[in-house]
Amino acid sequence: MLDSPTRHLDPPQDPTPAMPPVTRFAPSPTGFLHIGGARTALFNWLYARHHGGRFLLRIEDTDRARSTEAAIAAILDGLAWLGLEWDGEVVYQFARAERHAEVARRLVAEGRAYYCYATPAELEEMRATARAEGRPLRYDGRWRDRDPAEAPEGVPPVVRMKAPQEGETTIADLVQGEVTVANAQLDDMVLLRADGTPTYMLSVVVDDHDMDITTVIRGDDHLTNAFRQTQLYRLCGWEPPAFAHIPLIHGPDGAKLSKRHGALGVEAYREMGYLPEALRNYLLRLGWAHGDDEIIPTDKAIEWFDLDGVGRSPARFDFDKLNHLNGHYIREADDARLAGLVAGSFEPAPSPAALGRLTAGMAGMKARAKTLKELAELGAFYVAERPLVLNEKAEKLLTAEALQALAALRPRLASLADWTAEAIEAEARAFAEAAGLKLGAVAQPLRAALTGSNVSPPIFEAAAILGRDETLARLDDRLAPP
RNA sequence: GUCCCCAUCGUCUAGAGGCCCAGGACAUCAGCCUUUCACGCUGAAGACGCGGGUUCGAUUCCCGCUGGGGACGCCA
Repeated sequence: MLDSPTRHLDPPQDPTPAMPPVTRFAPSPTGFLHIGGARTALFNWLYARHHGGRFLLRIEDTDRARSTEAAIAAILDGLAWLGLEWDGEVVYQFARAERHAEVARRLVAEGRAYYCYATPAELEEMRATARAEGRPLRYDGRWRDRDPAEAPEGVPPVVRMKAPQEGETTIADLVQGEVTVANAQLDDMVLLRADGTPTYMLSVVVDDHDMDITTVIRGDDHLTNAFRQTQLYRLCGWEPPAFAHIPLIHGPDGAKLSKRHGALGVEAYREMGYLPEALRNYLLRLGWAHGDDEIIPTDKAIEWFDLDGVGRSPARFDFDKLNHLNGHYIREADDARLAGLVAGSFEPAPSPAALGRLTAGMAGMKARAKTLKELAELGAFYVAERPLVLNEKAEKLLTAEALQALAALRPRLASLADWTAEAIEAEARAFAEAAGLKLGAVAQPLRAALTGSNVSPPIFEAAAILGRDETLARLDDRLAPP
């Protein structure tokens, strides 16, 4: 199976592991949960659920200056909304800083790490000359073997790991295959900052080890980090986890979607009126496929998901497809649930009666909306108080002839025996035929009068749901304007 | 600059040497359905980046080129 090294490799661990996998999602709380992070979380969650393992959540808040409570809340809310529940307690990385520092100190004691007194200015100069000479931009290891006695006075040192300087480091990535880099490309990364706090590189390794993470599924942008981390695992005497670096999501312009480049938080998608199940389905299909299947509900996703289905090329985010999927899931969603979701967008909140009309009308509205926002606009006439404000197109529909027709139709509706969509339609058809009109010549004006718009759910159904009194009153508003 | 990754319709993808003059989905266009708009259905147009190999045979394997992306922090 390993005869084709560029193809996906078998997992380093047993394909049917006795030990179920442990994955984690490890966002840094420096902003909202953006769409790329959401997909990473989804893949980790699906992988764990598929294999009967555990999915853990760790907040990487070691950057004290940029981490915020609000961001933590946004991440937790976003995951909850998406339905990606994690197992166990949330781990806060900063709380484990002492443990991380202890590992670094142990490494120094063992001679596997060292104190480095190079100043930021020196490092900047190193990078500048390296760039000028066409060499990799890396720390030159000037304190690696230097006698600590030479340490300058009053300069607080950082701790750097002693990375191997020769040979190469290879990771067997579950998505990318086997990837190798020359150790000369890498440098002695900082483990502990001058103030004694651990860096991300140290913290992830220690935490992933301590949390027994078996499979690290994360964005492609971490691929090069994996080499350094692998070296650190070895220095610590630990076995690295399996890695799976999934391709990033790009914006329409093909560049990495980031917080400052077009990426939106999941709450933005919620506000735009997307259903979590639709977003999940969409995100899943970005970079992962199961034959020709497009509509993949979550239970199927759990059943089918595995890392061998993940592609290696980045995907662009496409709202058109998301909209289509969202429309599909709206059509499938429960009417009362939809009415409840849509109710929130009305100000003031709809009355119980209005909510009832929304729910009753949902069947006719569902197929006409791609988002909950559109659904709300479509259903606004069920909630609106008389007299309705007509839009321009509706206004135009109500010509003198049209009003004449409505005036003639009114008494027939008033005396209708059954107030059902079928009965109303039959009456309208009979009336149109008798008056020598096309059905549209009656239905469109009626639509304008009852909904205030030229576009709506089936108008006879709408009239039925509105009720006879409301229907006649809305008609009268047009027939006899005050 | 150095290293790494990627490369099938506009977009998301199927495809693991012959089943492919390349399949599905979104978007587009045309038609049907129809009280509007949708939904749905039918159909159309639309892609293997280029050049070398390997092979009886390459979208599929190898190399180069080109193009795109990512990483090179005492951020995560």
